[in-house]
Amino acid sequence: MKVEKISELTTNRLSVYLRCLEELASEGAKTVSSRRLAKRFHLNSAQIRKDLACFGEFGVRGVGYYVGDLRSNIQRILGLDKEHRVAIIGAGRLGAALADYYGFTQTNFDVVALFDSDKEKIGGEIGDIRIFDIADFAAVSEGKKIDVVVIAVPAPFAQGVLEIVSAAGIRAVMNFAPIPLKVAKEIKLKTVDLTISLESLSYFLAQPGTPNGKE
Amino acid sequence: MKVEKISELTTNRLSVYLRCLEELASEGAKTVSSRRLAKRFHLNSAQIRKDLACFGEFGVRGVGYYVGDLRSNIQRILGLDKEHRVAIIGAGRLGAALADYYGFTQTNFDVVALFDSDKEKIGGEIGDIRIFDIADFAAVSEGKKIDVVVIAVPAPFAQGVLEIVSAAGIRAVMNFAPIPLKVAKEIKLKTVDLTISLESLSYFLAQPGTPNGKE
DNA sequence: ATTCATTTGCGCCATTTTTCACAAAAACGA
DNA sequence: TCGTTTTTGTGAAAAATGGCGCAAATGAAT
Repeated sequence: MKVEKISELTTNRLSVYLRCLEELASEGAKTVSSRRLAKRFHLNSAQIRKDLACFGEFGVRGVGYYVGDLRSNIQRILGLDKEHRVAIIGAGRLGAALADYYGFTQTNFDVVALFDSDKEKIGGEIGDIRIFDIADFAAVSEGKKIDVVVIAVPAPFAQGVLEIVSAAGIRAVMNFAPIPLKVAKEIKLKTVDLTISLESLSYFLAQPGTPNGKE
Repeated sequence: MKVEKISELTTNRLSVYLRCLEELASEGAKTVSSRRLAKRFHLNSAQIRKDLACFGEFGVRGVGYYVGDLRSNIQRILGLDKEHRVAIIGAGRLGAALADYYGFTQTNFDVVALFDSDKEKIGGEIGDIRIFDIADFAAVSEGKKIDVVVIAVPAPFAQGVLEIVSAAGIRAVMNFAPIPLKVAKEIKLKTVDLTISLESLSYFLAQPGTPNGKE
């Protein structure tokens, strides 16, 4: 087991492994080998073993990994054994779509509040999630014990929102605004930039000779 | 100028450069150096020069890059000088949110059709975009000259949708279903997996000692 | 008990990506 | 014209990531 710093590529793959293990568990599988896991996606089995070895020796030689055991280990490593309380800033269509997005509702992420600056929206509800005034973020955040924030506001407002939430002590932020944000390094910012993804598709159409990158 | 194969990391950065150049152009800047561009994000200036050098010699030594010139070159490289016609499969909340997402409306991507399998929704409209029956995809796709498809359906249906659209000759697909899809290599598939991003935030909260990966 | 078939963990090498460092080119002032 | 400053383009070094191959551990079969 290595104690060096873990690459984000590794933790991203852990998420993928976890989903696969949940599927295997529901199929009733007791053990699984790295080779079989590797075939599910298009990965190398050594990669999987190396990723897992970063955190301990979970496997048994000659056998493979115990599905339930590995699953709960990865859950613990990823911090998914604890509930996360999510606030979404921006109660527009994107915010509304995210509020009942499968990924939030089916997992340990619980969307407990929406925020907006539009007086028309404040006080309303989407699904059964209340919309608060962004000006009250710090107080509501503390009361509702929010630990993850999703920014779903137009690009020009994103930096301001980020400053409000980081001032309130939030340390994990997912940003959908297609703009590079400046952030203190104690805060983990993950930007999902759909524009980049789209333009990458456009590049592929324009330059069909280029070999397909691995996803 | 190198003619080797271009990494996806490079093309992703081109998107970022392009946005920055558009901002600079609207500020009236005539030229920009790689060093100044690098400061805008947290990048190394050599990286920027090398990315650009993949496609030609756009800069002038001692001066930098001409903003307007570089901008139109990157647009052309990314295929953004031509309009793209997008179909969104899945007229749920996510599909609806994407239909009027800034990235689509403000750029050369035009959402021209939605598809669903729910008879209740088919025939309706979101914004002013018509919802068609997914069973008619091939015909509608040809008529409307669709070249990019966005999959916004629940995970269990995603593989089936992918097969329908690829059979209809679509070559660029963006997928929001959190599931690994199998696809022929002539097709460019870009999966945006929000679950992975969320879980990566959770990992950061659980393991605060880990240094912050660069976004 | 011994052999055989598996499969992990890991050292080591290959490939990819990033960064450094500097010669060559351009602009400008004296 | 010539030196000074700036900034590109790129070869080479460094860092990060991925993949190979094998010793060691395990379980099953004989």
